[in-house]
Amino acid sequence: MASIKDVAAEAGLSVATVSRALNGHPSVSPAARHRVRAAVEALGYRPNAVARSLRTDQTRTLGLVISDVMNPYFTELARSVEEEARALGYSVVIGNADERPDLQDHHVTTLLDRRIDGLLVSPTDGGSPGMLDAARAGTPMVFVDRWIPGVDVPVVRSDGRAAVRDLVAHLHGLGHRRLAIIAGPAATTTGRERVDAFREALGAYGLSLPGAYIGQGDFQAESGRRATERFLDLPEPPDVVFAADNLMALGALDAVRARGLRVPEDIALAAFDDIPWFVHTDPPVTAIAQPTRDLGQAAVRALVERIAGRAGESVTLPARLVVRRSCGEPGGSGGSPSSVRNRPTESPSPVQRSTP
Amino acid sequence: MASIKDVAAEAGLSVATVSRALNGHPSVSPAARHRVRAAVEALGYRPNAVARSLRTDQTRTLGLVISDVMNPYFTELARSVEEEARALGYSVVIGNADERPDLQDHHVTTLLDRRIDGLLVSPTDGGSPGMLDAARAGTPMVFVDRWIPGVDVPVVRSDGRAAVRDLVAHLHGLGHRRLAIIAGPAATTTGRERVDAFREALGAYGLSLPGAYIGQGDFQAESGRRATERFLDLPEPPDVVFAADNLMALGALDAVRARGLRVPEDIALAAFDDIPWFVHTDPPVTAIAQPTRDLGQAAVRALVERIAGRAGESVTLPARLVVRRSCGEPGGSGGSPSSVRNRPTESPSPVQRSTP
DNA sequence: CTGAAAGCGCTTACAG
DNA sequence: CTGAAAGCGCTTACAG
Repeated sequence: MASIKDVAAEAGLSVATVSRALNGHPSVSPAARHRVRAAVEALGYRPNAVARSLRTDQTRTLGLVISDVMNPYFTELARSVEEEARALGYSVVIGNADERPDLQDHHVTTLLDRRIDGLLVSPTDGGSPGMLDAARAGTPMVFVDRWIPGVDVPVVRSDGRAAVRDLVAHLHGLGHRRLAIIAGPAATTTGRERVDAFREALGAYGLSLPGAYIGQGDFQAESGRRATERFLDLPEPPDVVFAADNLMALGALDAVRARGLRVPEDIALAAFDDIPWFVHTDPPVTAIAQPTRDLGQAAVRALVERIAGRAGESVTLPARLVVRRSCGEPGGSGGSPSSVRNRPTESPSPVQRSTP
Repeated sequence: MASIKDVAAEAGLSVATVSRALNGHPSVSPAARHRVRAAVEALGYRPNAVARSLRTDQTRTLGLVISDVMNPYFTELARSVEEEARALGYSVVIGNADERPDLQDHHVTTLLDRRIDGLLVSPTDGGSPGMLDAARAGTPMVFVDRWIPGVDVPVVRSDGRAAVRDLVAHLHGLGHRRLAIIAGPAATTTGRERVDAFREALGAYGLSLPGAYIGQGDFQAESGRRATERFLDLPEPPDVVFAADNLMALGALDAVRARGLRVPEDIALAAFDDIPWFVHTDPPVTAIAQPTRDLGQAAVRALVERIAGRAGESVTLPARLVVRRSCGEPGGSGGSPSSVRNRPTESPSPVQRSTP
């Protein structure tokens, strides 16, 4: 591959001048600029970003470590992160933790070794060694979706409390009283918060959340299946299962179908994180939708602020309830397609911004 | 950040010896090795991969440019590619083309500038300039899923011909005679091949594929919706719509539902690329499943071979038909859940391997 | 077994 | 406006 030296030779200039011409430095004569352009063209020269990074101490690359690429929510998040980063002149390298702290640490370490300029993380756990080291090492960092309490890093996430209250109101209105949840790992913030929000919302209706109605999942489909089977084996199974993410909802659907039961007649289902397929499942699934693209965008902006040495703003955006048919319908079970409510329920909570 | 110089100073050794100790070079005394370890520990030193790459001229990084991350097929492919790459000591950087040739070229260029060791591509088009330059420039390269004819690069893909024949036999057996397809872009191999295979299979039953029954899609949901609307507006709408990928099938489902029609009673639906949600859609969707993980694995292996200067084997694996209820059931329309056939149809085609 | 030195491909004060 | 030179953090023949 041609190097800057070759270009300099071809253009009859020094590498310094070539470098300046390439980087749009003002003090280069039009003639030199022109010869450089010609030489670059002739040689098909492309600057070596590795060498440049070593010299300038910046890679123009952001790292994104997400919990699970196969989860459509994170896929969409990754897409919006890449989009915003590209708009700001950055590349992004994605590391998929697959909900495994060891894999997460592997990616964080690899990314740091490659000297990314900043790191976006949705932590799989409460703070693995590699994770905490990174935060302490002073690498610009932002948490997205999930975060680690006590670490001084901006957090960009969505608050599902109001939407969960709306959901419980909806369920209560349909006559459901025995409500169960499939939780995510207690080591994650979203794993805990969604249970807390659910319990709190139940409390407002004088309902409790017994231990038997809390299934322990790991945000992946298989755990949703297992938790649902356990619910169905209970002497008094729940009326509703609320899965704390879409993959566990998929597992729940598998389990219900395997027993030959029907949703919502035999058991109702709702999920956190909305995805396009929920419109077409049998039945369409009532879900809580996050403003995923906005989150990705805000996270990148906060990170780029940090990289520039500024504060970097924490952002909390509201989630909203999307009612479909998986919890039953106002007029009783079954119901006609015409009674489908597919418009998002307006959430009263305003956009919240705060700096920790 | 501590550099190798700091480690050398701390250990009272030269940077050369530190480097050798770090890289497991045999000619380093146990004492030196020990002091290096201690110094590394004390300083929290991590080698700078950027500097190492510049010196060794290898990044231990693979580039993967895929057509669309939001397509679950490609997400799964990306996941298996990363997994296999990691097992072989490589990182992978993913570029999402979003089915746009310009974005694809952007990512190819960026990746090449960062001096990745090899490139895996599922081309969005018939060969954009950047793409062809890369192939000519001698960067080790492998095509996966889609490929560009006439370019001397190994291809790892799956052959859906036999599965499409099985699908048409299934449809014909159910009494369907007016079969339509939503094709992918003609500029892609999979866009063309799936139409060809479909037409060929229809021919075996004396059926033709009229132009009006070929919808032009772009592998994304919106195009599936539009194509389906056009089919439904035809004086003689088709009995079946075969979507050439899962996202266009989602769009087709949207269009059918928007008209208040039902699958399969009013119109049947089948799709290329199977995904977990197809089990739970209303109705479950009959689909052609690719051995996605095997493809990702084979692609990485071929690429690593190329990087090592060896040939790198092209691989073609068979796809298989998975029959569900979206095309109707043997005993007539409607049908009971007990007649669901969800086992994969065995495909007669053996694993094929060839080197172009 | 160890170290001094060159060099990977760039950028950027410094001097002219 | 231009060029010679230093240096980013490594690795690796070369000499001892």
